[in-house]
Amino acid sequence: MNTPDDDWLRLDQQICFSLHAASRAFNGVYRVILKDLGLTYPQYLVMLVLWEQGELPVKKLGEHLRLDSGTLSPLLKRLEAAGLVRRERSARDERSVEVRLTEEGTALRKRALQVPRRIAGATGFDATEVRALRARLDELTSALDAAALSETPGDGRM
Amino acid sequence: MNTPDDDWLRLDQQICFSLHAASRAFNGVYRVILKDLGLTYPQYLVMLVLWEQGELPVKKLGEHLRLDSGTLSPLLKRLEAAGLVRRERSARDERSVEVRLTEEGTALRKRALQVPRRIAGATGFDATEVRALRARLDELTSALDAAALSETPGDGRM
DNA sequence: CACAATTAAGTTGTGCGCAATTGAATGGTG
DNA sequence: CACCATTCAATTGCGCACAACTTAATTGTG
Repeated sequence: MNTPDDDWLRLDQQICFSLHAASRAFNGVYRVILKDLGLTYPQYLVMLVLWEQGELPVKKLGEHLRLDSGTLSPLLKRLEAAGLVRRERSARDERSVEVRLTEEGTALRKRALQVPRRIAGATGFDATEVRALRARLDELTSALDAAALSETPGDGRM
Repeated sequence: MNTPDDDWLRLDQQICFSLHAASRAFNGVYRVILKDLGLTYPQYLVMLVLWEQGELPVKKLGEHLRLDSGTLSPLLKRLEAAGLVRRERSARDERSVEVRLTEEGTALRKRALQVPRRIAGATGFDATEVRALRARLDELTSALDAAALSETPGDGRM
């Protein structure tokens, strides 16, 4: 006998809590820091993509962020209401909606430049450690995504 | 010049995404696996605490999970509706509500014993790696929590 | 004992995340 | 060309997270 079920349950409990807590702690720090910019954490993620990529359709945005329209549509509406973003249906393909920054949205980037340093400061990790953690997390995500498919109950991907 | 603002922003973008994605990927796998038990991920966390601790007041539960009554009250109501839990006001202190497992809630633990192994399988990590990751995450959470206090805008904890 | 401060749950409102559905536009096929 | 499948965005419904507020019980202090 090694690692009986009960121990696994206890370990799972620990990793569950740790992950959940870390995720929320991170979210909390971002929330505090982003309040200055009037952004939520997911809105910040969207803005990061837009600052990087410029204009792009909701679909592409969703692929970058792994979010679907159910999450993005209302979020983008709020960013539009805040005057940071405009949405307009593509002329070439009327199904698609192009998202692009307004002047104001573009300008916000300057103020956002201070965010990463404050976050890094909050973690107490340096750039190398951040990179290492990121690698570890990406590894985890790939494994989990791959597993999610095979775990899907009645669905071996038909 | 070392690591200018723009690079930090790009790095932050990466760690942001990684963390957010990992958290959601984990959540997704748990969702699939827990569907068999009729539990959501946060509900599973609550049940883990109850299986471990037995009966305890909402307050204590919140401390274990770092959740407040705004989250727990409706969640516990749903667990009660599902017949897994009972809530009754403490006789000694009428402000407090004791949460305890029903027969059914206790019995569910047996079926939950398979969950951790399936999760572990999905991550592809072994017990040692899980422990290491957990340690890393806890480290991060402490740092973030500590930082959150000093980062709180107008509030140096008065 | 009376009364203010504190504490515990619950409630309300906002935003995210995801599943499922809807509606409109596009693309492929006979 | 007509029809069906696919694709994209939006919407609906549910649950979680958190802030702010409410209500009720308890504690502490004069």
